[in-house]
This record gives sequence, structure tokens and C-alpha cells, in this order.
Amino acid sequence: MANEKKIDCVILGLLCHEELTGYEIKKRINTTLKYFWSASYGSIYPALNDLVNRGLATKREDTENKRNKLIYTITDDGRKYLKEWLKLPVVKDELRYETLLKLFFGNEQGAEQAISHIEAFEEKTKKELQYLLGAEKKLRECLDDDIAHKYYLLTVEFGIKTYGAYLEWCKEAKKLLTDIGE
Amino acid sequence: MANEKKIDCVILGLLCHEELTGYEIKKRINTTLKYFWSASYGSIYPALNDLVNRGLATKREDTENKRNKLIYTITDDGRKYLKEWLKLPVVKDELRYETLLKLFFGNEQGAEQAISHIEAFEEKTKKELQYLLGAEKKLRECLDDDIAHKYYLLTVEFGIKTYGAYLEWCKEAKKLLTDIGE
DNA sequence: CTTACCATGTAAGGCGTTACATGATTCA
DNA sequence: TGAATCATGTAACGCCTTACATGGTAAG
Repeated sequence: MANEKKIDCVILGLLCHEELTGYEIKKRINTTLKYFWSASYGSIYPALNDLVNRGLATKREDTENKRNKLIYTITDDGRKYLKEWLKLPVVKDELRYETLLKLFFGNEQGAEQAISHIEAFEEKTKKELQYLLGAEKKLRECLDDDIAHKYYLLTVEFGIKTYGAYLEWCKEAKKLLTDIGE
Repeated sequence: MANEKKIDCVILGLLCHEELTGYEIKKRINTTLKYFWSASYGSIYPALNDLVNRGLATKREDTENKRNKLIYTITDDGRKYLKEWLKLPVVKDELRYETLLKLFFGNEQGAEQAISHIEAFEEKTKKELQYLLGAEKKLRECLDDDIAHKYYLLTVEFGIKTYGAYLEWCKEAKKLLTDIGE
């Protein structure tokens, strides 16, 4: 019970809360988990079949729908597996900020180039912050519907806090670089 | 001139400023770039040889030293390559926060478990913030020695700002979870 | 009727880590 | 003299993304 694949845990975690198709899982990851996780279809679909083979989830066809949907449900073993993983200490938080990398070596290209990287980062951050603020509002409205919502809110607050810090930094960074240029 | 490997750019960026051995490059990454990048020997050493083969860096043995050191120097082509990459827009900033993942699914294991993950994260963050504050002080003292230092400072400030936000969030998150528990 | 989105999947390849292997040197 | 650190590398393997392949359906 070590070395759990993260993609398995992400999927089981989502399935713990509701039945989902692979497509829907991808959508959840692209929205709710976006600011701290990512995954592609190329990892999601094979992982789903693997989970079924290992008895951690079951698969059934959607009969009510016209579309060719495959709905996945977590099993008791799946829940047990997820809980075991949750107990283990965090192995590693990873970040690879290409923006920061380009900035670190920014001297090679000068302030203008660096500022344009910061501005692109700023724009992206602002947009995502808008989304998070919307998510926060919705979550606070239905906070008591489900205990799980408190945990979701926690991660949304994390995003809001860090994005706020990013934006503050963008301002100061641009200022520092503008001073260099003059 | 697309799809540059990041590890190449990291190495060239570091070599741009000074000659380094593979071992020293790893140390720089583990300290200066730690809070936004990472790399292992298994990627650094092969990349160095590859850079030499492509004419972007040169390798020489250290004669002054008793140790079996191989010192790498960036070439003009290497500088050109780095500058081209710096011009390109950032493709993607990646983060995979296992801590946040465990928290998102925290409802499955309850508040105590979640709080212990937060506390581990808090401890780690505090330690790294201490290091960053030291680095900031040093950098501010020699800010005018080299224009590049301003860019290094920029990334250090990024770390300080975001780590500060993390710590604030830890406090609030623990409070929210403690309220649940009672 | 065509564009966008829903929906599932595979194959190839890239990128990187972990673990291993080796040995010198410094310091207590 | 033994532990820590300096120093370089390789091999196996793992995980994931990108690109491709296919087709249904909803909305304008």
C-alpha cells in the first residue's frame, strides 16, 4: 500500500462523491481541480479501465441516454483504497513555473520582454481568480448541503489566496522592472 | 525553434551567468530555483552532454582541483538559443499540489487527518520562507553588483509573497476545520 | 447544415525520476 | 576511520501528454 498512482486517487476521489463518466471526470479536473492539478484523456481512460480490473470501480452503460456513455461507480474496495492513501503523508508538492524560469533568466533579454511575460501571467491569473470567486460564492451558498463542500471550499480559498498574492507580486515586479528601464 | 526542453533552458540559463559543474547546477536548482522548479541528476547529466554535442555548451576538466570535476561553459550558440526561448510566450505553468488533492477529498477521512496534512504543509512552508527571507536580504545587499540580481530578486519576491499567502491560508483552513469538528 | 460540444479510446513518444554504481575528499 | 559531502554517470522504468482516430448530438 505505497506508491499509489495519483491519477487513480484523483479519479477515486471524484467518484467517491458521485458517479461519473470519463468525460465528466476530465471536466471536473479542468474546472474544480484546475488550479492545483491537471490530467489528460490519455491518462484518464486507461486508468478507469485499470480501476475496474482491480475491483476499485465498476463500469456500466448509460441506458437512459442516447449517447454512448460509460458511467463509473466507486466500489467499497475503492473507498478503502482512497482512505488508505489519504492517511499517508504527502510525498511531494510539485510546481514548475515556466514564467518564473523565464523571469529568472530575464536579464538576458531585458526588462521589456520580462514585463510582457509578467503581463501574460497577470491576465491569466485575473481570469482564473474571477472563476474562483464565482465558485466560492456558489459553495458558500450550499455549504451545509454536504460536509464535503467545506473541503472543496478550502481548496477554492487556497486558489483565491495564492492568486491574490500572484497579482500583488505582478504589480511590484512590473514596478521594479520599469525602474530598471528608466 | 519550438518545443525546447525545459531542462536545457534551465541549464543554459544558469551557465549564462557562470561556469558550473553538473553537481553545482543541481545545487543551484535545489536552492535558488527550488520554489518554482526541480530536476534530478538523471536529467541534468545527460542534458549536459547533449548540450555539448549540439554546440550549445563546452566541457573541460578542472585542472586546478584535485577532484574529478567537469566544468561546463555556455557558447555563443547557447546564448542565442536561450534568448530565442526567452522570447517565446510561456507555454504552461504546472502545479500538482498533492496536499490540496488530499484536502479536496478530505471529507472521506475527516477533519483531524486534513488538519495534519495542513500542518505538515505549514511547517515546510515556514522553513522555506525563512530561507527565502535570507536570500532576499543577501540579494538586496548586492543588488547593484549585477543587473541579473534584480531578476533573481523578482523570483525570490514571488516565493515570499506566495509562501506568505500559503501561511495565511493554513491558519484559516485549520480554523474552518476545527469549527467542523466541534 | 455546420459548428461546437459530447464521448471514448489508442499509440507513440517524451520527459523525468528512482535506484544503482563508483570513487575521491574533507572533517570530526 | 567513518560519515558526510563532493562528483559523475547509467539503466530501468513510470507516468503522462500529444496527436490521432471515430462518431454521435445539440443548437443556431
